[in-house]
Amino acid sequence: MTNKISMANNIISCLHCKNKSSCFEKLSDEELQFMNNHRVEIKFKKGEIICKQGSMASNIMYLKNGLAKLYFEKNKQKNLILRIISTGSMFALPSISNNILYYSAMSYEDSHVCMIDIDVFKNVMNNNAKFASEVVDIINENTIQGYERMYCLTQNHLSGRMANILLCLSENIYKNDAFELQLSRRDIAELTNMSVESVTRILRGFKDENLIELNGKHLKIMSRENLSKICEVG
Amino acid sequence: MTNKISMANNIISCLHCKNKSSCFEKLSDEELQFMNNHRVEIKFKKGEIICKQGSMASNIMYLKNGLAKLYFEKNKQKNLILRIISTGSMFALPSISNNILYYSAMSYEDSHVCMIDIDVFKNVMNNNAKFASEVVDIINENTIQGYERMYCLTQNHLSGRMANILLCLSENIYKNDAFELQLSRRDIAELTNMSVESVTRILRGFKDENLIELNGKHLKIMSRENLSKICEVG
DNA sequence: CGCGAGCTTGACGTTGTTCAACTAGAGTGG
DNA sequence: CCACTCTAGTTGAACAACGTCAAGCTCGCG
Repeated sequence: MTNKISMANNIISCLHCKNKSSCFEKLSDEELQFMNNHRVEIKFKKGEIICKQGSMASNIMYLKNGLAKLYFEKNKQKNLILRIISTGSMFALPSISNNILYYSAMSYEDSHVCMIDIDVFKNVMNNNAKFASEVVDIINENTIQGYERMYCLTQNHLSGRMANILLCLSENIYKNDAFELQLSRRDIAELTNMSVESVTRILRGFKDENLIELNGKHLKIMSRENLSKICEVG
Repeated sequence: MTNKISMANNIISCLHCKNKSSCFEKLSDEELQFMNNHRVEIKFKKGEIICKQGSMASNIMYLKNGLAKLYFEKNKQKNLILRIISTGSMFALPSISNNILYYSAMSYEDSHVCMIDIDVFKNVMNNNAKFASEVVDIINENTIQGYERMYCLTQNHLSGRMANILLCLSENIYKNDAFELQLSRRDIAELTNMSVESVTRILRGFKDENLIELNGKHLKIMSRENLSKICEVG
């Protein structure tokens, strides 16, 4: 079975994994082992599709490391990025309540994903209230993040949205003022819901005003305060 | 205590209430009684604020009947409506994981709201896995609704957003092709994230094309198909 | 050396907001 | 019962914000 092939990579059991999601702290050793027995770990290369909207929801996912986008596809129009996830994020959680996967995921860089059998996950959740409560917390956090994103995309102008994304990348993803921006202009356009040309123009504007330094892929936030201000004003 | 004053209205205990949220079906009689003992039921008149963003989160809310909006306030800019809720909706669920209320709520029409002590709610959730799992389901449904809304607001043009809202009102809220539109032009503008003037123009356009009938507050969907098409195309 | 993808730039068109003027009904007070 | 005001709604014209299009640039790679 695929299970066997993939299990070859699973040197570390969930029991001893240091990187597991906080909710798993609430599980007994038996429950953890049970999860571990119904879990595979898969490596995705940059740009590969991790899961596809509309397919049967058979796993709960965990990004053990890497960077990826969760996005919503509809018609032939452009996609909407719902969330970017980095190391340590659970995703596909709506699948718990829905047989069909609600969004697609694609890796921005090489990533390792743990996939846990959804029935096993549900089973544990239905028998361990503390675990289920932790799951509620995780979903709630995602909900709030989603609302923030909705606010930003609908109420802010181009520069506000760009400032928001740059700060978000710096604070939540790369955790540094300076970072190598892996994302293409197209990726940023998708994230900020603007055209590629506008991305260029806005970034150039930020550069001209010394809000950022930008050389090739290397980006450095020069004035966090001013960017925040732009973000607030719109 | 306020409790006593409000309890005067609570003729029906949760135990015998026919309108309670589905998640409460998973509770034992004792748990239901426990909830009931820490619950108040409050009537809000049209336009009254039910809860205010930023205040301490002391209750989980349930809209026993009525219509209300959940909205996000920020700066002095216009608000963003996160969700409209009608009879039978739980809200303020992110409060489970957050001490501060994340959004405000205001009634569109006279409404009855059950407020359950948040510590009691959490307590039950931490001890009844089936209940907690139901809560997960409810939150997940809200998440998906939120993503749909985000997609609509960010990817669709004015007419697409208006068509979407009209269909949503007809299908999910009033459950009828024809209905008395309680919402003002300003309310609709907020819902569709457009200016009041644009609301007028788009509605007039729909009327001219015989997609809807509109006399004062009375609105009737004439061509569900064409509205859906507008909604799809954008 | 030449090709192509990703990026940049400027000109132009579209979409939607803003502003100001106007209309229609719904109280309100004399 | 009649002005008076106030708010909600409508309409048109000017304007701003962005996207689209077309052209040119750059850099890595065969």
